[in-house]
Amino acid sequence: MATKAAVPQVAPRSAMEPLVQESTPSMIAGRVREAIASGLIPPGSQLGEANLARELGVSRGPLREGLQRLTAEGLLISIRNRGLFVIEMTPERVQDMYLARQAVERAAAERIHQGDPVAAGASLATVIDVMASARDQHAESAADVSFHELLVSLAASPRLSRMHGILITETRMCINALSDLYVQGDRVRVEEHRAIAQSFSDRDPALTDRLLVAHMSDAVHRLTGGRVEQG
Amino acid sequence: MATKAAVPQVAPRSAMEPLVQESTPSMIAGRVREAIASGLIPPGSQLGEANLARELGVSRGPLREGLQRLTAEGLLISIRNRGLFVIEMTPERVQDMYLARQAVERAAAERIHQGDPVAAGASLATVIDVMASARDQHAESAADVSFHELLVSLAASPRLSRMHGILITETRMCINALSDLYVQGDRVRVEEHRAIAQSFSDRDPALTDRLLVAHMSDAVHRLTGGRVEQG
DNA sequence: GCGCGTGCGATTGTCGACAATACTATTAGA
DNA sequence: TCTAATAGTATTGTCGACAATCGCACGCGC
Repeated sequence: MATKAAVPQVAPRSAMEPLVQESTPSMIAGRVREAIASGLIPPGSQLGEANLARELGVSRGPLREGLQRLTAEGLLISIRNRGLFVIEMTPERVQDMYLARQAVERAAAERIHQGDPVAAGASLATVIDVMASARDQHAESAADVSFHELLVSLAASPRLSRMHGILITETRMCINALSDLYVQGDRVRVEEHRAIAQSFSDRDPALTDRLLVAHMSDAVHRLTGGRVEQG
Repeated sequence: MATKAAVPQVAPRSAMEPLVQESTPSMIAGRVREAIASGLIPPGSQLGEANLARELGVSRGPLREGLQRLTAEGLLISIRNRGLFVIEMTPERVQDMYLARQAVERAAAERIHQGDPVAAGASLATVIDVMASARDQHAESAADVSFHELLVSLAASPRLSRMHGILITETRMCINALSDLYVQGDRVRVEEHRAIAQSFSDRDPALTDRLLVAHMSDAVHRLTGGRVEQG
């Protein structure tokens, strides 16, 4: 009978797709990473294993595995028989972090220019619109982060994306911890990003590079209050 | 008796200093990482937890924690309920790896030029002498790796060094796996490195940058056999 | 002969308990 | 009163065992 053929044998694609359950340590790492990035767990604080395990509803085994991952990312430091601590953001660390971000994002930008910079510029412009319409500083910072994440992802390089993700986590933590210093009174930040996006649309690699360097330099000076001179 | 006073109460400084024992998962990660980099554990192979734990004389708990660290580095991939596998080096991966290495090393080189490039050039020249006097290909590759590790460490950037260390591990693994393709008949490789070191001594940042890009491009073409065109 | 369901073996995932270490508060002595 | 040794407590480090899941081979039915 033809009636049976009318009954779908499988559920719609959208309902079946996301059944790829990631490992528990990975989920734990994601949760704790987010808690650190958002400032819920402040820098310098110790992570008690028993507390966290109870809070997340898992045993200490998987928890420790997830935390080891964050240690490998440099987000936590391990002191033997003492425990794990969230790193603190000194001016030197901020400077180094932005040096690394600059390395990654400049490489990503160069690669984008080798591909389809016009399409990339259009994508980035969308994020900038979100940034421009942000009502509070929190939303603006979120859009800022999104811009740079999209920038690197457009380079389609797994390694650059992975390295950048780690750095972005540190950046977010830093912004939350030093939010007083990150105040950007007017809309200068939006215009800086718009210029970067435009340089992609204009197919001007050298300009993109210069703008990125200046943008990073600005951020460092803003966050460190100019207390660190280059070594 | 005065003889007792002659006995030193404390050991010499050099013997007491390095008592900072690193955590067990960290040591495990180092061992396994080295085994993978040296080719002792070939790409694509599965890491049986029970075997490894017995081999290293530890329990599965710390072992799994150490392996999570390597997973975070991207050296292992985890498939739930299946186990951990060493990544395989496809041409795309090699290309991406060198893209990331290029990003890190170019940034390190730029930073060196902002500091003391002449001293850096001298340090690098020392490594090149070792490379030039290498008898077999293995020693030459080791010196090659040392050159690039020193290059990045001279930038004195913790994050660049950490990211580069991960990439160098992959590079070593790749060279061991594809050693047939990495044959460098004559002494071209030595001269390439010598030119890079010289560009530091000559305080020529632009030349360093160009040489590094060319050097990386050469390596990619050598390892992939020119099978991958840029995307 | 071919496809499918089922049982088996092996490996991973998780948990609780024990041991070791470091920090803290208390108390005795100078 | 201050120093120093000590007992106590809390936390981390490690281990062994149990449960869950997956791949594979055997056997049955069509």
